[in-house]
Amino acid sequence: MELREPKDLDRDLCPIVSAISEIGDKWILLILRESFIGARRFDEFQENLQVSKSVLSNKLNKMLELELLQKVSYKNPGERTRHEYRLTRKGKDLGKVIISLLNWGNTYLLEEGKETIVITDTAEFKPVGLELVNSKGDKLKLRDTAIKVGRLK
Amino acid sequence: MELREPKDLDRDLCPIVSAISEIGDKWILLILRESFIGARRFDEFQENLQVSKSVLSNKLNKMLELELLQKVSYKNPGERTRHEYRLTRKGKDLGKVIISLLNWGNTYLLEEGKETIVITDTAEFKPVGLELVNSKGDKLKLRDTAIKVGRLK
DNA sequence: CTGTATCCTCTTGGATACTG
DNA sequence: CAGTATCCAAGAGGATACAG
Repeated sequence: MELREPKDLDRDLCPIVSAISEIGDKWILLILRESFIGARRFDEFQENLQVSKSVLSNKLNKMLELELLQKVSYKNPGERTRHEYRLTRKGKDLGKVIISLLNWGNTYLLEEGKETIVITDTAEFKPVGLELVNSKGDKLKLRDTAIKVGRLK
Repeated sequence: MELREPKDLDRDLCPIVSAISEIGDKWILLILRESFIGARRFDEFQENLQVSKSVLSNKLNKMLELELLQKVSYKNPGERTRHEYRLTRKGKDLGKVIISLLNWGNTYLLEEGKETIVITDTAEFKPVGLELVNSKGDKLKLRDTAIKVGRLK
């Protein structure tokens, strides 16, 4: 892989821009949060997010298009067939984005002594963090990183 | 620290919401990206982002208020005094958010064979990743995590 | 319950002109 | 160069009504 300095990067083609244009939207981020917490039905999202139905409808459809969510049909005995919105692999892989946002919010935006959401491990239920690792899996600090431009694979 | 299930979380007070309301904005995220790449002056941001001056002015002021950026005066010999926008600690700590967005974008949104931004280590200049770690520093998988509600410290 | 369509308002962003 | 002020157009979001 060949790398160079980002002086003359074509910024419109940067994947951060693409990522932001897909999920850099308040409602989409909030729907993702609800999905990670476990919401799956239209009215669950609406109830939890206090959003109008038209906006919710638009955003859910957009997220289906982007393949962040998929619509899955299911049927409970005695009920009619329903469908629910589940995270796709692409959507689940936003977990680290959500966690990084959450951890930053807990550090800088949380009022002292207030309750908050925490992501924990399932062994001891203590908060988990995110660490930078190099290609060998060793941890490193942000200051030991560089921004480059290149072609992956 | 006492933790419970997130069933009855007051979602308006969730730090993900606070985080999103501070930085869940296309322009703010893009200004952050430029700052991480190294931009500091008004016209650098404007040139690189192709944004109107009025919007840029508004967003920069908002970011000063939020203390994501700080305005620093400096003077080169023979020039008049200038000032530049630098990331604060709070702003720099968004590094992991930006990197998680970038890595996700490189995985799911990048066209094959196309150039992109990559964050590398400074030793071998190979791409870095983000790993979940528990309180002891051991790595773990997303599926070995849980979402809880509680009071930190 | 799970949506879509319509209307109406408020906000966002671009263009332009102006200032130190 | 480094912004601010003003005006205008387009889009986002809420409320409401309607449909399968």
